[in-house]
Amino acid sequence: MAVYTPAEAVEETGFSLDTLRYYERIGLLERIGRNAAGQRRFTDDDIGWLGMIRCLRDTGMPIAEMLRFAALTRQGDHTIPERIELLEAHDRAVERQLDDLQTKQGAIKRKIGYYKDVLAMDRAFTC
Amino acid sequence: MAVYTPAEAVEETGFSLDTLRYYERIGLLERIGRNAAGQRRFTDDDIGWLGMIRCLRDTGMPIAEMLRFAALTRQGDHTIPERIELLEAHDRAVERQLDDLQTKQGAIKRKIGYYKDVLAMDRAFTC
DNA sequence: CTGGCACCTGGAGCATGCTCCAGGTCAAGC
DNA sequence: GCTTGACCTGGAGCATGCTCCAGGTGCCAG
Repeated sequence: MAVYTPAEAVEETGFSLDTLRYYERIGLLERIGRNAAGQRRFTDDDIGWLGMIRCLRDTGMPIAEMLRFAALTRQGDHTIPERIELLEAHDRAVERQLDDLQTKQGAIKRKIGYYKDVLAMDRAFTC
Repeated sequence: MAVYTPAEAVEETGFSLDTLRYYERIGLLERIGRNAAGQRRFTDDDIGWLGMIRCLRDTGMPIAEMLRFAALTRQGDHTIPERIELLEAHDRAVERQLDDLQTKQGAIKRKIGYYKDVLAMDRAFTC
């Protein structure tokens, strides 16, 4: 099992060191192990958990809900049904997000098309 | 051409009245017309522009960039090429957002699948 | 031995995007 | 005439999610 220095964890996860410390402070990460000098040493498990956090964060889950997920995870396997529920609810939210984004992207593309038409008209009249 | 009271504009656009006033304050909306009593009266054009704003906002465009778009729009038709550029750049950003969201949704679905497998294993051993 | 660098902690500060409030105006219904 | 309700303004406050800072420790290269 590999261990990662703070700099390596930053590299692996894409979170800034300040963000990692912040996540630990608020309890989104369990207290990270330390070496003799008190410096953090991240494990593969930590890095894996941070991967999950990144997924949830980047799909728009608020920190408060990630904290709930973290709490469930710490409470052991009997919370797996609740975790499934939480993730399925989030998955549905992501689905709505995708639909909404696509609809609105369509509108933006139409607007671009409209502007291009205006330009084409312009050329038709001035040439 | 219809006019809309503040309450009707809220209804039409889905923005709160405070948000509409805020958008006007920062110049995202041009100064909205007033009646004799100084109350706002929104036009169809205002409502249309707010629809555009909602599209851009909900697809993640920061206010600073919407302000740039608003400024271009106010400067007249000769800025249409720039507006196309801005919207096309944004469209590409939305595309990346969609891709990223889909990838991460996949990871979440796999995690849900994993949890369900754990539950199934559990049942297999305890029954 | 001495920098210099990566790291530590607790706490303050900040960027974004609203949201709320106090104090006031106007018009309409009872 | 009086209340009620929608609206006004300028300005303060807030929720989220980091980000930065001061002051200090420990380790390694030269």
